[in-house]
Amino acid sequence: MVLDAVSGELICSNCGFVVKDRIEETGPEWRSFSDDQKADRSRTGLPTSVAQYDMGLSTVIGPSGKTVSGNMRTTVERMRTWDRRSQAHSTDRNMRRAFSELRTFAEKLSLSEEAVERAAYIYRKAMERGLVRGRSITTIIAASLYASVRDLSIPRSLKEVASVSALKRKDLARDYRLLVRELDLKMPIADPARSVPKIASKAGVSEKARRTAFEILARAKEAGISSGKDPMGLAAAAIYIASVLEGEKKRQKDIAKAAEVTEVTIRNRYKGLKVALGI
DNA sequence: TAAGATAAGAGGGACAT
DNA sequence: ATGTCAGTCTTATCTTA
Repeated sequence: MVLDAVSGELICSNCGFVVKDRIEETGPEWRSFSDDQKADRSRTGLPTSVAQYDMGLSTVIGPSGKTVSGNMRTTVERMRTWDRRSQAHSTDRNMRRAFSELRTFAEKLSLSEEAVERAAYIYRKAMERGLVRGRSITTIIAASLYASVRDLSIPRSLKEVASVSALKRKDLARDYRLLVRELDLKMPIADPARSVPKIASKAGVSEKARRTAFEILARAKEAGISSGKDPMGLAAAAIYIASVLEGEKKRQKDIAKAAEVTEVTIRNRYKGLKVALGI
């Protein structure tokens, strides 16, 4: 039994059985922040509200006019100082806000510190390349997070990331591709087998059937019908077939729901697998 | 009721113009 | 850059066992 700190799943090291999916909290060792970040966090507090964020940035306070005098003067002076500072540190502010969002999203997806750090790294790169300019922080940070999980082969779908970040799948996908293209990210191809434990445990499929599903996917790979297909759909179909083969038939509907694909997709993959593997 | 079939529409990659 | 093409996935609806 091993805790996969990366994907946030408690997994049997032998069979891949997911004992508990989406573990919320297991102690400080894999969900603790470094001292630096702790400091950052406590200083930042709750996620910066949109209303608060732009104060002092969107409006530049000009040189003091003649109309300002008396004790108003010191106030204006102070405001101007703040103004300058916040501009000088606008990158910091941007980062802080971005990372604050990142934490929120990662938390909702039960992602490990490693995934968060990878995402933060990618986001920094994106900033350096000026990819954030003209786009929202949210969309780039979410895309960075998705890129991070893809890079680490953690089974989280575009759909899931889009949902926790309140983005449309389409927009997230576009910015993810932007990152991959502009930053020359080398992503491992998504392996359907990675998604099997997750789907299987959600759908309540036995260990035996999971292993069968793994075999089906391995053979599908051999047969070369895996490329270009949605890995989730492929994994879902394999699990469906496995459940039938093992005599514990689940409904396509339930597996579709667990994998977040449609029944039709399962049927299409299922059809292909059937002919390719002679089942 | 579950599963198969069919059709229309969206979004993106490959490739040509 | 822009357009076309083939392939995938989604939603919706109808049919079949």
